Amino acid sequence: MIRSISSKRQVEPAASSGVDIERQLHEAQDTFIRRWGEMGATWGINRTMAEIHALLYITAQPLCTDDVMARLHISRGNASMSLRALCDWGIIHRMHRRGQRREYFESLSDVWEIFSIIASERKRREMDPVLETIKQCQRMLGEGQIGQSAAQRSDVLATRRRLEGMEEFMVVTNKIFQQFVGGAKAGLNKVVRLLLKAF
Amino acid sequence: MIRSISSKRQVEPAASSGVDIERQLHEAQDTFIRRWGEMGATWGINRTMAEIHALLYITAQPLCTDDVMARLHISRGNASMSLRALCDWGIIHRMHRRGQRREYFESLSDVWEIFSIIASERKRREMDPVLETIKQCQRMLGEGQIGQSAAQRSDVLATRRRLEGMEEFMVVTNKIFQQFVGGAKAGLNKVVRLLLKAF
DNA sequence: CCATAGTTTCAGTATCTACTGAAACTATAG
DNA sequence: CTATAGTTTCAGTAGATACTGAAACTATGG
Repeated sequence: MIRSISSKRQVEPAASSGVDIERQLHEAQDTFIRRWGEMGATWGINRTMAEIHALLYITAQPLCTDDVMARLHISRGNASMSLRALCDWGIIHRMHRRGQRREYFESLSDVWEIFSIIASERKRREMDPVLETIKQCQRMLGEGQIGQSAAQRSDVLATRRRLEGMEEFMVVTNKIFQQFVGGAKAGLNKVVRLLLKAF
Repeated sequence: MIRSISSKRQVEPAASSGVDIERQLHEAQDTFIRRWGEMGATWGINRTMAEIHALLYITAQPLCTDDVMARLHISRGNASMSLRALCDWGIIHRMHRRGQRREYFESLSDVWEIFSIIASERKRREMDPVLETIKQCQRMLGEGQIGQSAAQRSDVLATRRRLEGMEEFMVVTNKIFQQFVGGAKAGLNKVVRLLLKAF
C-alpha cells in the first residue's frame, strides 16, 4: 500500500491536482502571514493588523471583510476596525465592484510606499515627542545654575552635554529618514540610488 | 505678602540654593528617563531596561545597583537582571572602583554607537527571520505548479511577485542599514557623510 | 572556612493590550 | 418604510509580559 502511493507519485510527477496546488499556495501564504504578524508585534503594530495587511499584500487580490474574518479566524468587530485603521493609514484601499454593494480591500503593491507610510507614522508618534522632551529638559537646565558648588555645576554640564549628543543624533537621523521616506514615494529613492552607486 | 515674594525673587535672581539646583537637575533627568522608557516600550525594548539605560546615559556617571534601584523604584532582582542584559548588549559597561568591591555601571557616551548596537540586534532578531521566511515561501511555491488551471497559475504567480517585491525591499534596506550601523562605529559614518554632502 | 557582597531563579501577581460576541447604530436599495 | 449590508461601540475576558519579594545560589576577601 505504501509502495503504491509512492509509485503513483513517481508516475505522475507533474499531475499534482488543483486542490494540492491551492493548498500549497494557501500554506505558503499562511507562513508569510504568521511571520509578518510576529514581526509587526515587536514593532508596535498589533499582530492582527499586521496579519490582515500581510494577507491582502500576499494574495494580491481584493478581499472583503468576511474573507478576512474567515481566513484569519477573527471576529467581525476586530476585522472591521482593523481594516478601517489600515485604510486610515493608507496602506490598503477600499474597492467597489460594480453591481455589488459589498466592499473589497486591497493592499498597496509598492513595498517602498508601504514602508514609508508606516515609518513616517512611527517617526511622528515616537521620535518627535522625544525630541520635544529633550528640548524641554534643556530649558529646565537652562535657568538658575549660578551659585552652586563646582560639583553640582559639573553634574549639570554633564547632563546638558548628554542631551546635546542625543539631540544631534536624532536631528541627523530624522534628516536621513525623511530623505528615505520622501524619496521612496517616487520609486527607488535618492538615498538608495546614492548608496547603490557608492558601494 | 504676594508682593514680597515676587520682590524677593527680583532681588536675588542668582541665589537659587544648591538644593534647588539639585532638584531641578533631578527633575529634568526624570523627565528624560520617563520619555525614554515610553519610547523603548513601543520599540520592543522593555520600559525598565530603557529607563535604566536612560538614567546611566543622562547622569553621565557610574552608578551601582542600589543607586539604580533607589532612583527608579525597582526591585533588586529586576535591577540586577536588567543591568546584566544591558551589559550583554554592550550599551553599558561594568566599572570597578579600586578599594571597593561594589560594581558600578556606566553608559556608552556615543549615541551613534549605542544605536548601532541596538539596531543590529533588532535586525538580527526581526529582519533576518522574515527574510528567511520569504525564502521558505518561495521554495514552497517553486515546486509542482504544472497542470493547474489558468486562474490558479495566475494566483501563484501573483503571490510569487509579491514575495519578490518584499525580498528586494528587505535586501536593499539591510544594505543601507549595515552601512549606517557599520559606519556609525567609526564616528560619523559613510551614509551620513554622503547625505550631508548631497543635500 | 566563614561572612558578606552580589547574582540568579522562581512562584505568584499586577498590568496592559487586544479580542470576542453582542448589541446598537447607520446607510442604502427597493 | 422595511429589509439588509455594513460599522461602531463596549463590557467582559484572555493572554502576554514584566515585576516583586524571597529564597537559593555563587564568588571572594579575610
